[in-house]
Amino acid sequence: MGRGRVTLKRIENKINRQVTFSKRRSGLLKKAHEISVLCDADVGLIIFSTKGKLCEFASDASMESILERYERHSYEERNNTTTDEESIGKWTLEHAKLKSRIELLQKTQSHVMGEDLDSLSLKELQNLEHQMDTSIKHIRLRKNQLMTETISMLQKKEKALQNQNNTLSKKIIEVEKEQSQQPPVEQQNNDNMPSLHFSTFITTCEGRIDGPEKAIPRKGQPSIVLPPWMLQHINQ
Amino acid sequence: MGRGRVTLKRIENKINRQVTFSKRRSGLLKKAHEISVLCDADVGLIIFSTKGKLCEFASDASMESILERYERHSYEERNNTTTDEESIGKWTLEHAKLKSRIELLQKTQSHVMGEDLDSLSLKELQNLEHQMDTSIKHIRLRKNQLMTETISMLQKKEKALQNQNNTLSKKIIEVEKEQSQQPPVEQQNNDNMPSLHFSTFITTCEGRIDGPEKAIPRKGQPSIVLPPWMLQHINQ
DNA sequence: AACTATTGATAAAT
DNA sequence: TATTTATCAATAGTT
Repeated sequence: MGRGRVTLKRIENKINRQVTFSKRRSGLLKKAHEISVLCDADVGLIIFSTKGKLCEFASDASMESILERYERHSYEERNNTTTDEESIGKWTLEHAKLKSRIELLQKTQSHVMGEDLDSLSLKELQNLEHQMDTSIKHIRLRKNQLMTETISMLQKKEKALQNQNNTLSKKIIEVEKEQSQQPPVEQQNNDNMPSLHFSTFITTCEGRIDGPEKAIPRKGQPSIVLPPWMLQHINQ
Repeated sequence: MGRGRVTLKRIENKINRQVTFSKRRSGLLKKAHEISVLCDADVGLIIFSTKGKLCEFASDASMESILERYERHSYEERNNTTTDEESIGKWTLEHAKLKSRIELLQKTQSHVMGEDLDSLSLKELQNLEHQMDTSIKHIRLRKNQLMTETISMLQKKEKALQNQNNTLSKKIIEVEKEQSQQPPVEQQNNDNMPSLHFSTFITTCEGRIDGPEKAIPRKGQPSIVLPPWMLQHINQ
């Protein structure tokens, strides 16, 4: 279905494979759902992408109950077909396969970490170098992208903070004016620098030097001065 | 698909439902197989008909391994305290560990290949970049070392060849002198260039133009002219 | 992600 | 069930 016939073979192009996987996965899930509804069947579908991402579907009955039912069925069949020794043999084989796979992966990884290079030929070294060059280009590309994004995000935050500080400063000046027209109540502050630090300073020092206890900011105020996303940023 | 739109509702007609189930089941199995092959995905599909008949599909990895993997994803760790299956449980655990290890190694490897980078933070990307830089330095160091060694080895070989050719040329001249003092026996050659190619030329042409059969070099001579390591070099 | 030309799946009929 | 046929659905390639 689509333009051109499909050959049943692994799609080598990574992007195409990813896209096709996404499309077909949703198609498969839909069909699984349809048959379960139309035909009143219990269906369990488990899909792992190449990357190991899990995707599942289970009809009304939960996946757990379907798997349980499956175990029951296959257990009965297994008693008739495979003996215990055979299953043990299968497991041992599977185990050995996994171990050799790990060994291979580790060897490759050590090469990629610049270790254990003496076992490689000149040709292999050149290929490795080329691969590493390509990889590092990708990595730098992604890093730069991420940094650029981070910078523009920070700049936005900065602007927002500036505006907020300006607003706060103006507010304070207004409050001061009102207070100077009424009988003075030992509160005064001429600061109007539009920065986060000064804003904080104003907050903590608004009670003058009456005592260190009073210099502690109250819980209510900062939650207005510092919006959630800002706190999140600081914690990063 | 088919004549008329399908409403997503249980088919009440029993026969129709049975027929549709049969058709859709095969379609679903086919699609499950296709996505597993095309997209290199691990797929497990379990279908119970209304009557309770079981039908299953599993990609290359057995259904067992897929379900095991599924369990691992669903419940990070479960209490394997069942008494009867303790030995099996140990194996299952070991198996799961190996699989997790493989998964981790594969993920790391994909990062090192410059793929799947979107899941990494800026910090992780920077670390990766640094690691790659270090690795590639090691790789280049080793490559250069190997190249230097190869060059000096080749230079030694070249020198040895030169000496050998010179010796051979002198020998030939001596032989020619001896022959010119004795009654000529239809053998003559004035070439004395100390190169491999000319040495070979001498060998093949020593019988003059008496006939193409005689121009074929004998097996004995070249084994002296070309020592084993030299043949090895040429074959590379 | 959205579009569209094609192939593929399948409902109904046989 | 299998086959056929008329339709609708899925999707491969493209933008």
